[in-house]
Amino acid sequence: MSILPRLSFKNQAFKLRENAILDAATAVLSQKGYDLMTMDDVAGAVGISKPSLYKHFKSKEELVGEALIRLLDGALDYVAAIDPALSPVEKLSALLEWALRVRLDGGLPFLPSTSPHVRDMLIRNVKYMLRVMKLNRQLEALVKQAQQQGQLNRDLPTDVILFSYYARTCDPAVEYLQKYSKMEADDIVRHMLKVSFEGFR
Amino acid sequence: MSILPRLSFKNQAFKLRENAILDAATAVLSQKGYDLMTMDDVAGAVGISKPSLYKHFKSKEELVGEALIRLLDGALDYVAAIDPALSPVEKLSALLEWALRVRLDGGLPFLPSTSPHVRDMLIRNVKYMLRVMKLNRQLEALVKQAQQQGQLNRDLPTDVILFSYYARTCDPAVEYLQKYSKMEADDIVRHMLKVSFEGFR
DNA sequence: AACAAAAGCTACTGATTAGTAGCGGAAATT
DNA sequence: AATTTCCGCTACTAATCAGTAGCTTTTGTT
Repeated sequence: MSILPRLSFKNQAFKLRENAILDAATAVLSQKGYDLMTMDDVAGAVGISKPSLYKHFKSKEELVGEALIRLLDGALDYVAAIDPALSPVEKLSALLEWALRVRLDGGLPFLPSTSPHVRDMLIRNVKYMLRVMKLNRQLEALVKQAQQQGQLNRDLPTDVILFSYYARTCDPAVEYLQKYSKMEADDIVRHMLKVSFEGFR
Repeated sequence: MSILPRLSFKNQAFKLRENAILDAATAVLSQKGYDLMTMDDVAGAVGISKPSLYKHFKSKEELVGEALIRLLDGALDYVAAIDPALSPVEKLSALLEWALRVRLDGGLPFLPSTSPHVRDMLIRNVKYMLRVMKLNRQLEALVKQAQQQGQLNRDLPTDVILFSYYARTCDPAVEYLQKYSKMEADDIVRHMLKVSFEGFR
């Protein structure tokens, strides 16, 4: 009874800083990408030194893995909290909107398909893959339901829709609209959703 | 009259090898990305040594720049050769199909929006930017024409369509369909075009 | 107040890789 | 055949960065 509070207090501070590190890593990652992100960058952004960083995460790969796991957990939480009364398409639309807003808010794209190095690293990460598979299962089910109901194109293979859906969460058009067209976040989201579901026509 | 043939012969061989280097760089780039591509990789793929590489290109940045310039020239040539009788949308569709096929064939995505480092490097590359701007001008005109004719959605800002169009040329869904769904190139292209223009519905 | 523990930092190591110096050998010239 | 030129290569340098050793300071205990 006398030791527990101390430990939990320390642990609390520890967890707090861990979150700050993940926030910083997320910010640096989204700005510079994996290869150009240095551990000094992250440490600097948090205001601690590199060895302190390694007290929390034993490697760069682990740090990035945890940041992406946190992101996926956010997505899974979001999906779990969606109004079950919504139709499959509405659910898919809501999640895509969430993902786009996370990105516009300085977060990360879902699918770091960019570098093969990163992809390989993540495939080896069981904790990450578990979540990817869970999310994928749920989204695949939604797409299939929507296709059965005729709300999504039945002529397209489910995979095509599903992979394209993932791709929209990391669509570079978002950055280009933000950077070159100086468009408001809300407008970007609205237009990206429209283009995703309805196409260019 | 006695010196010219010798020089031109040498130059010919030089140009030939230059192309082989660009081919190798393109292959390595599309496989590993900019940051993980080493000059030794490229030299090894061509079958020459690194210093020989530097006889042709004075830096990694220049090499990659030239590879991407060659790609853009291919796109510009393709656009110039499109049947002028086609409608704007048909032209856009044809170019997107060409770009997707280039990628499926081991080529590069158009828009290396991946790494901010690469993007910055290219923005500083006048020769590259000239081509980007030329291509952009032509494609913007096509999109606007198509919108005026009601063949593309008039409610969407031209930028949204244009940037989304660029994004489709480097859509990661292509690799995922190839890798995980083991889909034929022709089918991938067909479906990607469908999704791009018509959306998921 | 003296001491113990641990948290954080500076300053390092080792590995990687862009870019280069300078040598050795082939080809062209005399 | 002797000589020069130039091409390509091996072997290096310098810089960057992940990861660590070990010291210093701070915090908590007796």
